[in-house]
Amino acid sequence: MLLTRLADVSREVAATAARSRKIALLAELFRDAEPDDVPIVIPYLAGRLPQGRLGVGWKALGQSVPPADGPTLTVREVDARLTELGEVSGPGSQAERARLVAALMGAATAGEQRFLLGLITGEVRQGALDALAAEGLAQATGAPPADVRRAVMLAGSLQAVAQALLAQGPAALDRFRLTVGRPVLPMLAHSASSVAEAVGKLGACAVEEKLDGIRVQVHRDGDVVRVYTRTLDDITDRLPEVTRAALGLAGRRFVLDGEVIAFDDTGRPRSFQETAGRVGSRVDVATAAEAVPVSPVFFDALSVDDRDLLDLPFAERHAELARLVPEPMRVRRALAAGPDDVPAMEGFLAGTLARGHEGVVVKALDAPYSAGRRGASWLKVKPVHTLDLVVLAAEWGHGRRTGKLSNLHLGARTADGGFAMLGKTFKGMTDALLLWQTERLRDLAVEEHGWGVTVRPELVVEIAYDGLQRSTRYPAGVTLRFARVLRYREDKRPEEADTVETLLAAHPEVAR
DNA sequence: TTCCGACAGTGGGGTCGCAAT
DNA sequence: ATTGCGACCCCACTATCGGAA
Repeated sequence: MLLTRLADVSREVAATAARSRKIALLAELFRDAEPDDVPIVIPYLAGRLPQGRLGVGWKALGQSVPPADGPTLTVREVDARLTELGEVSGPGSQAERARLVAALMGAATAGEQRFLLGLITGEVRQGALDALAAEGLAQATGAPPADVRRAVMLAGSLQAVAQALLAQGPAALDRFRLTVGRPVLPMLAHSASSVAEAVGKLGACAVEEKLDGIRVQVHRDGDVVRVYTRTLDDITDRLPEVTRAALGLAGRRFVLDGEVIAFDDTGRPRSFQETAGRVGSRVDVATAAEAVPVSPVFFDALSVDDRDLLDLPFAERHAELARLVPEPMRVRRALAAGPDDVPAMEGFLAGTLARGHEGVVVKALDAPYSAGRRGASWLKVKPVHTLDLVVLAAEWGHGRRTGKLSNLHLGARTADGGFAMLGKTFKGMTDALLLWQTERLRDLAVEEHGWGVTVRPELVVEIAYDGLQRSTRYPAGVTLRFARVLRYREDKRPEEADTVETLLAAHPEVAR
């Protein structure tokens, strides 16, 4: 199959808003793909590369190359060239990669170049990714969409399911079962603004400590343990403590879901930055493990002794977990029967925060494990802080925000009467607000840059954030975590904005 | 008819490790 | 030694479509 066909379909998919039409377009193309094209065409039209990481980004794609006159590239040839590209390493590799990219781009037409650029940078912007590709695959093969989705969750990848489905038909889906040693997409949580709201929605539920660490899925098959991240990367070698812990448990075959986190000598959780740095260290693991030991803490069991627990209610899965995993290696929890228990659950949340954790996750006791979905049966509740900050600058947006000032630079007042930048945010704005702030900030602009404008520090904006963290990038030595806009405060003057001093006083554990 | 779940898009900060300067 | 970049951890929020209620 020619690449130009994919580029055309991708453009057509991008041009339609109707999901049903996007799915139909994808299905039509999948049907036309030759068997050898399938493992490439499917991920390409899901907006991804089958190679995953390539080591090539915006910079390597930098200079534009004159496009070819006519389409000659086949999908398989492109894939072969990109595989070669991904395998280049060692000194001089950057120049070599740039040369290979230029050669590939030179063989592509203008339309193909745009498509390739989107694929490599992960910004296809066609309004269809894995989920719609899975729907298209179902339509192309006549398999029930729900069965395809489930197979994708269990396989952890669309490609494997696509290949089996297109080669053997819908019957192949039965082969995708929960298997020890093969990771499944983890269940995710929605947000709720309070414990009362969460308990009100879910009824009988468990309220569990939310640890600020790295999500892990731990598989043990006899003496073999494997540890996977949320995106199913294998990080076993970086976490010897987790392997030891899993081997110390009574069961010999199981799949557990949990979090890995570093505690200090007093048993309080270390900052997310410290845990993430440890888990990210892969060269000298022994030294890193000595400096920052981590502990696994589990909250769910997906499989025990070859019994697939995914469809069981959470209450039953947790009973299995409790049989297998002793108390300190399980997440702390409290049970609520209904709204009458809200005060007790609020007390549990307060205790959790006092112990230094992020918040709680409220989980319906009767819900199955919805692998890969942000099921409504898990609701996280975290305290939200707010600040009144001053807009110092704004950056031009991309994609659907092109032409609008989008990303705000936020400043707090300093002792000398100036402002210290604390970070940026682009979150929380409606389209109307985006339009308004673009006008307003243009009026306040004192300098135009390629990336945006700096403005007179006059506009006060109320910002919500999850916490403060240390920073080497910003002048106050701290930055906001997950900052988002709540509303503009035109009733406030910049002299009334919050100061760095009060911010630090509100987070003594970070300011220390 | 209205409501709401699922998706895609738009980016944020940090850390590690590699290659280039 | 330092800097720039890519990959991958954590993530919030809005707009939209289309099925459920």
